[in-house]
Amino acid sequence: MRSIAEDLTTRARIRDAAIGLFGRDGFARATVRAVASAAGVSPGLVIHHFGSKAGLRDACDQHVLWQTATQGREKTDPGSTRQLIQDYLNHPDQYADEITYIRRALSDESEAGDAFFDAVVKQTQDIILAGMEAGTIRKFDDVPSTAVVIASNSLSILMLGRHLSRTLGTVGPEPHGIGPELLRQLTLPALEIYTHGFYTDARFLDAASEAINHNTNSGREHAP
Amino acid sequence: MRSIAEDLTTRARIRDAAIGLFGRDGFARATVRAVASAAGVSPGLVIHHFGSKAGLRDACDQHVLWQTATQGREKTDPGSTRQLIQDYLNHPDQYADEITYIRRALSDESEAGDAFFDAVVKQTQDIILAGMEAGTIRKFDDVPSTAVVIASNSLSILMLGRHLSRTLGTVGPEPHGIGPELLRQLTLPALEIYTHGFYTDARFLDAASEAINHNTNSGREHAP
DNA sequence: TCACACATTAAACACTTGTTCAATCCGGGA
DNA sequence: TCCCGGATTGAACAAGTGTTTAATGTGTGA
Repeated sequence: MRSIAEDLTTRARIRDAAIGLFGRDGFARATVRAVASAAGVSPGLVIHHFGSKAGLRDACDQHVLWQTATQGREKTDPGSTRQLIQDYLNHPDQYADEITYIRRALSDESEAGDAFFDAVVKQTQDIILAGMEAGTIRKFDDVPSTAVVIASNSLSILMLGRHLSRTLGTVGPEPHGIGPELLRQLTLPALEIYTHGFYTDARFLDAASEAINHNTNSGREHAP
Repeated sequence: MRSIAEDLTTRARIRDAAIGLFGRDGFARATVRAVASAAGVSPGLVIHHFGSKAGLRDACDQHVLWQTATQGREKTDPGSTRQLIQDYLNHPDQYADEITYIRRALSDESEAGDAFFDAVVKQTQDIILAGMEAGTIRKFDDVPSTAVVIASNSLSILMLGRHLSRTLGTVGPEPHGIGPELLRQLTLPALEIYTHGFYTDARFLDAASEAINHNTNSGREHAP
């Protein structure tokens, strides 16, 4: 957890302002002048400290993505990704900029975003393997693909958070963004599916399994 | 299904070129000159036909998003969204531009993207209600939230497709992008979870249910 | 006190952007 | 045939972009 940070070095102030603007407006729309203005400095100083706008982006990637990606990997205890996301989403005011920045990095083509996604998938796979051994998670044939599915489902809350809070119409203090209210509303339905399943029987699964493993490549009975 | 389209009107050629460039590079990065060059016309003609770059974007939204969103709503038969996505993802060469455009519209703040997401959620909700009545889908207390969760999970394949194909390393003819190979690899794990669940028992569900319905707002036992 | 290195700025530069405008091209009615 | 309206273009414009540069402040060690 980072400190409230008032006496930051100028370089750090510029970086934090850039994280906020890059996440909110995207790398192309956010201008160097806007970053400088948000940090209370001149545009030239931004270039002086980071070499170029791309260098500034690299510094932001380093600060937000690589740090969290590797910090997650240090904790060998499975479930650290879960707690990382929990930490993020339970303190929306503190981490809002980081959340939106990660979303942008996962959307745009970004090497750091790729590393972050890979880290999340790896953590998920470790969780699944440990859970399968402990007996809390069902045994899956294709663990890597299952981990990708689970990670993708988890990250979808982050990617589509704006739409989720919009359609569900959370009545919390913050109308937009991903917050605790939204999570509380989605946790039970998600766990319901993860616990008892979505379908009542294996009809769709058997049909898809037979369609895929045997003949044509047109998997017509795909899940919604 | 659209025709192969060689004898298109110039306006349509510009629009299609813009759909491709807006989807691939984003609205801000894609320039009017690049669109004009891709369509084989001059930059001035783009403005002449669409008034402005924003007008061009509106025309693209109209063509890709509103059309599919409303076209989905016309078919009362539940499952049309599924078939729409299936149609899209089974003809990647034909619909690749539309797919990336929809992804961009869902990421960026776009009124048309909002409408598309709402349409998908509504379709999903109709599917769930029909399935609950037919007995093929389990009965859920909070159907709207469940529909949002299912729709979000489905769209995550679209949002994170680049990462999915990258980490799973599909060996198909197209190394990148969302294609039939990727879908085939993800269908069975997803249906496995949707059929038999992810956890072995209701431990996490009960814990989360008690934590949310009773006391503190810190849902510590959240799914991954 | 004095340099010296660094932080910082205002102004300018080169370039790209979206858009405008006058000038052409061209096909189809009178 | 002539003419006219729309399609189309090349050149230009004004604004905004990232970056450079010379100058100025500013604190620190000798």
